[in-house]
Amino acid sequence: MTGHDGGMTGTGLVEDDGGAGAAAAVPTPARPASISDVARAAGVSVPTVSRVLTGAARVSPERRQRVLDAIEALRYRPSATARALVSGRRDQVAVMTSETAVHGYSTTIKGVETAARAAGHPVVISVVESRDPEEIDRAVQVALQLPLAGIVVLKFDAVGVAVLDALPADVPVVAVSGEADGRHPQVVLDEESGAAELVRYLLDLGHRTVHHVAVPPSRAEDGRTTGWRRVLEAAGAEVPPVRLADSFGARSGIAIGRELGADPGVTAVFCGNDEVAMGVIRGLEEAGRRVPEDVSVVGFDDHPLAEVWRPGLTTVHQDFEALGERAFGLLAAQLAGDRRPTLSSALPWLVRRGSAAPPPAAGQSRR
Amino acid sequence: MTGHDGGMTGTGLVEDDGGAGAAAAVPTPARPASISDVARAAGVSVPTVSRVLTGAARVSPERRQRVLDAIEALRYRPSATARALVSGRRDQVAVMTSETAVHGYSTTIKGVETAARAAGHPVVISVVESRDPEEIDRAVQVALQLPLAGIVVLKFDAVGVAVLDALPADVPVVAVSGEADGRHPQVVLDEESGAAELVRYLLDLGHRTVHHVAVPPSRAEDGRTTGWRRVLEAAGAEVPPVRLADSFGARSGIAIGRELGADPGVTAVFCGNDEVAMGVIRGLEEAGRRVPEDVSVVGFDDHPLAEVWRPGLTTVHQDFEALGERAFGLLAAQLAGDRRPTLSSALPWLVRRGSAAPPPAAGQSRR
DNA sequence: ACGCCGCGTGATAGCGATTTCACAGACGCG
DNA sequence: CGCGTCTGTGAAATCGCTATCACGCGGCGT
Repeated sequence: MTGHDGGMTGTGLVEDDGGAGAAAAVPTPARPASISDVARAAGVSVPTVSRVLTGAARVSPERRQRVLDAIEALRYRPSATARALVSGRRDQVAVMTSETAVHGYSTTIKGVETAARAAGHPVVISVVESRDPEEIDRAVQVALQLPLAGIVVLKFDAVGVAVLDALPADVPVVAVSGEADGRHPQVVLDEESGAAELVRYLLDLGHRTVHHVAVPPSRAEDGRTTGWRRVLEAAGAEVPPVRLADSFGARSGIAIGRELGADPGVTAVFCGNDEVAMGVIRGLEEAGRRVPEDVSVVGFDDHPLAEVWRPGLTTVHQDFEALGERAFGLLAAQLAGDRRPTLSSALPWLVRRGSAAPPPAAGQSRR
Repeated sequence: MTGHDGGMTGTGLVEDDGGAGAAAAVPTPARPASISDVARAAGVSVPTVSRVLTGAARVSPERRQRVLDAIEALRYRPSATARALVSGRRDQVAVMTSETAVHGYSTTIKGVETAARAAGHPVVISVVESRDPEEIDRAVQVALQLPLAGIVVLKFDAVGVAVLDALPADVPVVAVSGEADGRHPQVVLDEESGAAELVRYLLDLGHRTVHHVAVPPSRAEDGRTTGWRRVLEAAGAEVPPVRLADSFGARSGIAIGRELGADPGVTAVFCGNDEVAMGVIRGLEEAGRRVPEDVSVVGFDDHPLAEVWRPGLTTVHQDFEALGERAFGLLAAQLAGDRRPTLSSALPWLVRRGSAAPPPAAGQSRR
């Protein structure tokens, strides 16, 4: 354990090792030191070591030092497992999600992780790929066996909703995004306001109406779509049918962009997220329309590449990282005893870049 | 006792299965059922329940069924904690990384998670933000307290290298990417070949040389840079100084793109990753150069947005998800007893899209 | 002086599983 | 019919740690 003892794996070369039985010598008798080893080495009782570890009670300075020295010497590391078992205090935070590599998801997870780490909580990530009840059940089962302090469920989509339903009531849970039912503490970004602001901006630019490409929602109609519809209705503008992208990826926007490009009546498109917006722009250009000269396209989220995109993508910034941090904050509050379901909402903000402009015939009659 | 007492005396002594009625009795102490509760309910001993659970030994069909029923009725779920403590078998897989939201990282993590989940291993994610020895030590300490089966370290950058050094020798570890020292089982993507292919492609297109914008490397010079240099030298082409982007993000490429755009001698740029390439393209266009007419730009990784970008980004596809899956595979092999450090390498492949073309004055004088 | 308090400490009891280990009873075989 | 094997089962030990108790001991109020 002391390292540098010319061990077996010394020089990198793979020793032929033909018969796997050659190196018979059991190389790891070294069970890591346990609390009793420390107690013995320090000449104190086991509970005393524990007291030094947890600070639960006072220990005389002299003994405490002996214990600390022994810990150091033995490279002792308390077992979170044993600790969790006896004290009933579990510290892991599980994030249940259907996606890990998509911007909004990964960034939110990052936020949860950052906040959790700062508070000393390891984060385990549980991916549930589909709404298949069996898969959800399996995932929940696995999660519940873990030494969990609580669970953060990403409810950006329908899978999250189903997971929330499958979770027992006695484990601390925080929902992230989605419809605000009062069933759990929840953090959201006010997508409806963000979308409204965006659509209003487009209308102010002179567009008669705004088309909408939605991403897979977590409920009948998500906040972005509602905000869009609300503003259009309030303005007395026509409300075109919603087009639904079949994923959060850019690819799904391309075909839609081509179709939209074929309709000369389309001058402004509001997409459910930036990736889809990029796909739509691509499709639009393939159809011969220029952005923003012929049609304005706006996204949602403010993806890191949105500002680099040409033209810069006008969008609404959603602070996913802060969202994740707030989610953990709510979990921590619950753990600290606050049992009331809380709703924490934050406002996204409009980011104007180059992809939106007045419609072609700028001074047209507004009817 | 389960003697099927036919009579069923009304609301007999239903222990607690379903007693949805006014069951005024014990208000069900929140503690979840433990194995002894199950044993009692099934009328067998604790070890017997354990045997049913683990399948470690045979149990008579009749008892086994009773146990199964009790488990069902009590909604019993074995505690992974207690299990890990006594058996010494830990099943969590930790992924130690410096980043979670960057394409290559998040996709690799996704691969690890997918494979681990399929094998029944929960994945905990440990982020180490810097090379600060203290932070690394803290992260390692935390990780080692977890009930870990093993650790996957993402060595895409220098932090990963430092983490690998700080890890004790007695925990199963797999390194992902980076320099192939023989110290741990390791999975890599052959970046050098990928880069070589890309640069050769550019040279074949007629470019006299290729400029290079590197991303933060994990060692003195990473495979992409080496491959680039190697091909240039072999072709007797000039080897321009390497420019180093200060992050993996597109933003860092913009300024570099502008500078590059100011130098009329630049006709081809190979970027360390796609995001930086996108930034460089943006910067180049701001400087008045067109891509690919004036200068060709290629990236690396095949980011999901690379194909949507305009022009489509010519790049090298790296299968990060498979990389992560292979990493878990190596870990599983170690867990199964294979102790030899293994190196698993895979080849990335060239993806030709629109961002690379022959240089402007194709048949220009060499002067 | 007496007794009570608070303090540091070590015994002792678990936490919720898995692992011996010992032991009946069924079985096989000379 | 006697004796050695299996088989299924439960009792007891164990994992590494924290919680609870009891105890010896100075200090202090009355």
